[in-house]
Amino acid sequence: MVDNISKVYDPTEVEQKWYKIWEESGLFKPEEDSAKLSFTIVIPPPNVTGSLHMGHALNNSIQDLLIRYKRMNGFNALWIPGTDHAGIATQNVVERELKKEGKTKDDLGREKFIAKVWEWKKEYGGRITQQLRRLGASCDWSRERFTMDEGLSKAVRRHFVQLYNEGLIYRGKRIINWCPRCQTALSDIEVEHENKKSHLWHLKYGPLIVATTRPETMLGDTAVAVKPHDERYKHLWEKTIELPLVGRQIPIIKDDFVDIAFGTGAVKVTPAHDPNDYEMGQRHNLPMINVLTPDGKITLQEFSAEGKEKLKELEGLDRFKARERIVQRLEEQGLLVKIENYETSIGHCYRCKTIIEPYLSDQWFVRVGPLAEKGVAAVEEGQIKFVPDRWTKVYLQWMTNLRDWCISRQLWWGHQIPAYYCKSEIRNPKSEINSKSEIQNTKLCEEIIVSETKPEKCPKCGGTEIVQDPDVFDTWFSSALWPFSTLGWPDETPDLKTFYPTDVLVTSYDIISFWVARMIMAGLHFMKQEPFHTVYIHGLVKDIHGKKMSKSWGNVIDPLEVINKAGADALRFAFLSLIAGQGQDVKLSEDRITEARNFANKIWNASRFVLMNTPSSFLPLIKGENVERSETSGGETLADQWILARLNQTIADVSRNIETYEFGQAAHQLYDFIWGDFCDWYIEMSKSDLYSDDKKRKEQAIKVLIYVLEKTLRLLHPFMPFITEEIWQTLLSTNLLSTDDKMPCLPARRPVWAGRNKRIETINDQKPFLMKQAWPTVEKQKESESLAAVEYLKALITAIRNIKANYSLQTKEVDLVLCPSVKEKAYLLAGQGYIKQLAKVAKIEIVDTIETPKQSSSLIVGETQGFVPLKGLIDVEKETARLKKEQDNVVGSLERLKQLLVSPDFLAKAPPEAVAKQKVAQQELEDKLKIVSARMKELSSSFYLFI
RNA sequence: GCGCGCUUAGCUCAGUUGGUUAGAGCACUUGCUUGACAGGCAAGGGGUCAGAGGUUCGAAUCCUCUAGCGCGCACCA
Repeated sequence: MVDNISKVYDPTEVEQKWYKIWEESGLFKPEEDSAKLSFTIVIPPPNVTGSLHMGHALNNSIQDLLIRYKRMNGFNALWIPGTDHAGIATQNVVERELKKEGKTKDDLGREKFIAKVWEWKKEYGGRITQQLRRLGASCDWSRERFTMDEGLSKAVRRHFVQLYNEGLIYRGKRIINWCPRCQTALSDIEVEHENKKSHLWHLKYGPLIVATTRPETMLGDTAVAVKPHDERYKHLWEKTIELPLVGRQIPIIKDDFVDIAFGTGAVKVTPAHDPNDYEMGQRHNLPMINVLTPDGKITLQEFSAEGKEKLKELEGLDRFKARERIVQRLEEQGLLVKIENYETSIGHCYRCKTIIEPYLSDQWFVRVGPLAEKGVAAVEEGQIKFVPDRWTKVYLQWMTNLRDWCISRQLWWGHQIPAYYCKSEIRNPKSEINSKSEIQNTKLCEEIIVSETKPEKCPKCGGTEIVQDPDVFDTWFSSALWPFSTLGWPDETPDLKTFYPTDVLVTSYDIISFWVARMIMAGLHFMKQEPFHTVYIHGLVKDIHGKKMSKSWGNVIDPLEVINKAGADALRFAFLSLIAGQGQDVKLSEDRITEARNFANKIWNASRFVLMNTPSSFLPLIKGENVERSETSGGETLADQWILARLNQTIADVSRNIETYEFGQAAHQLYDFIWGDFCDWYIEMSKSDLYSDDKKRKEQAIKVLIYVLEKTLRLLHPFMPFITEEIWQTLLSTNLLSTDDKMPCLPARRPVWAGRNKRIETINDQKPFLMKQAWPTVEKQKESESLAAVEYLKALITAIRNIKANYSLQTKEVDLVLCPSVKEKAYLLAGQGYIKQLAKVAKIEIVDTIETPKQSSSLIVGETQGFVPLKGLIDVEKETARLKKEQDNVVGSLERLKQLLVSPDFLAKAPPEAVAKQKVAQQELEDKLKIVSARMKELSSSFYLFI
């Protein structure tokens, strides 16, 4: 008998204890050379700079659920963890650190700065992986990867070089998204557009008026465009006008881009500072004049001396200051016609929220078209499925509208681009032809060499003055390789053979385009095989009102705090039971976590009940793997049969729902089974056996309790790994479990672990763990009438309790007279003990004909009429009200049914089963109505008032 | 502008292919120191399923429209 278990479950020590044992016992590692099917997940690598937030907690709870489920189902399961170097984010963090010391990265220089980042990474980068351990994530840490590892760097270089050789990468001068704060280019999707109130300034440009949202860029205007057939401007076609303030002559061009109806129908064209203008510039061969520095200030370096002089007060002004000043100057000159309120979409840097500047610069691009085609096909043909399905459309929409991907970043932290420029001097070939020329006889070779390793000499000129491109890759350019670079690619490793393609990718919808799409493209291109067959998309974690969690709102819940207070199991279960919806955002609240914590406590106490009621002499009854129903059969009570049948259903339901990614459903089914069936009913029912003197019945009850508990722990393990392992090990160590031949049993009472800081001395696969046990299978379904019988008994018990509550008799014993149907009589004979016990009934009289006892309260359950004699207590008004309510209900339903059943349409068109069903229902209701009416009649007579 | 999602009890959400009287948790009311659990037990109250129209014998469920909320995508200066 175990009686020293705490009444309240305390997760803190338990969780850390088991995680340590699992990890040290190597349980997270897949088997080597396994004949089993593999099941692989790669973690969406969190940023090294990050610490665990609720989004990670949700994401990893789901992955761990899947991986533990598959592991228990006999798969060779591998979950690869790792972190992402997160170029901009990490560089920002370290720069901020430097700033505290009053330094900038330029003070250090590239090499020292990078060393500093590595240092920082070593010190803080492991934080999030420690936190994932607290969550219970069963990933194989021996295979942990970092996107800047040598192996992964090699993969990135291969990625780039191969694409370049295939003509899918090019370098060019384009308008890109430039963040003046981060001072780097960004890809299109790294720009967040936001509608903002602004103005449309109408400016007088000589004889016409242009409308613009960006007056400050006018310094770089090189044309004004009008619609080709816009007659309003016919007189200006082919003319030039003078650019205000600057004095430059610029042409009027005709371009289809212009919308006649918008503004004045005349657009100022600034090819160096606007993507549309850039394209117009290309079409019309316009000069491009850059008027901004990389940090967003006005520069006049491309202006003539005269221009510089004229505009010198603007030089070095911030772009927004410059806007004010330029508008002011135009106004002074009477060139500001009007200012119109206007809402416009403005791009912001996704990292630092600074307003993006369209900027002209040399960058590397991936020609994504051919890659995207494959990615579209793989999804359209069903090799890759999105769950829920609606994300398919989002993915396809994005994939079919792709522009080339700018992959170079002007950062120091990241994979430096393996492109090299030859800076050797060579003879200028032109000078040989025009030997008279005075121009220099030599120039720089400028050959571009793309190579995984630094070339020793230039293949073109043989020179050795070779410098590497200073830029680094977009972080996502390396993340795209994650499903195979983590397995060793480009080397052909055994892991790559065994575990690629991976199976499921679990992530949130906000990075479908950043990451998922690119992994698909890279996987298909390099591995010739899709990187995963299923993409499970979950929502974002929001607060209870659906608001984003953010520090400034003050509504952030810290997962670590929750884990410390309520346990990782509670947090996990809260999430997993919340995601019933189809990829909707998850609204997390303290209440929800408390609920899950209470659930853990409930399980704890149910287990405690089992342990406390098991005599210490009790020998192993359950063999871990091969438990047959026969183990418990022979002498099963009705309740036993019922809970075993319900367990069977639960095994089927939970398994099915996990397989179909309905995790919330699965969680709810477990919750309802454990709390609603096992605790509320079965445990209570078993008490009459447990407390009886009949040794056999006692033993039988314990067997079933342990059996059901043990199976339930397995089912619950992927959801709540810690508490289930703890209880399971307790069962094992108290000798209540034995395992089958493959799982040698530990000697009784031997402590499973040796102490908090002591390494456990036996680390081997032989030691049984719940996390390595087999997932329960559905036993061949016996047609069990116990389900109907117990449902009936439960309803009866509830009805009796209801009467008792009505008369405040809950604590008192009452008598009961029942008149059941034949079938129900059998149920009653089998279950009357439960009624006595659970409804506190002293005496039950089962009669064949109705004879209403005087002064009694009545009930109707199924076809059974029942009476609780309440001599001297009956309150006629109360009784009448009770019956009236019942009558109203019955009459209401009956009316509806009657109407339905006289409808010729229904009778003719509805399937016969449906009609039959309704007819039965009608009969039942009519019977019930008769009974209720009879009772009411009795009540209204003075029958009850006399003895 | 295009696309997607949501709208069910006071709150947060379930409700699988249409089929009796629409469910759960929290909150609420009432009663319980019942030998696992007060982080508990028992009994209750509470909803014209956003609105309108349609399909159907039958609609919370399928279709159309409307409204409100949220989110993506989009180079109209």
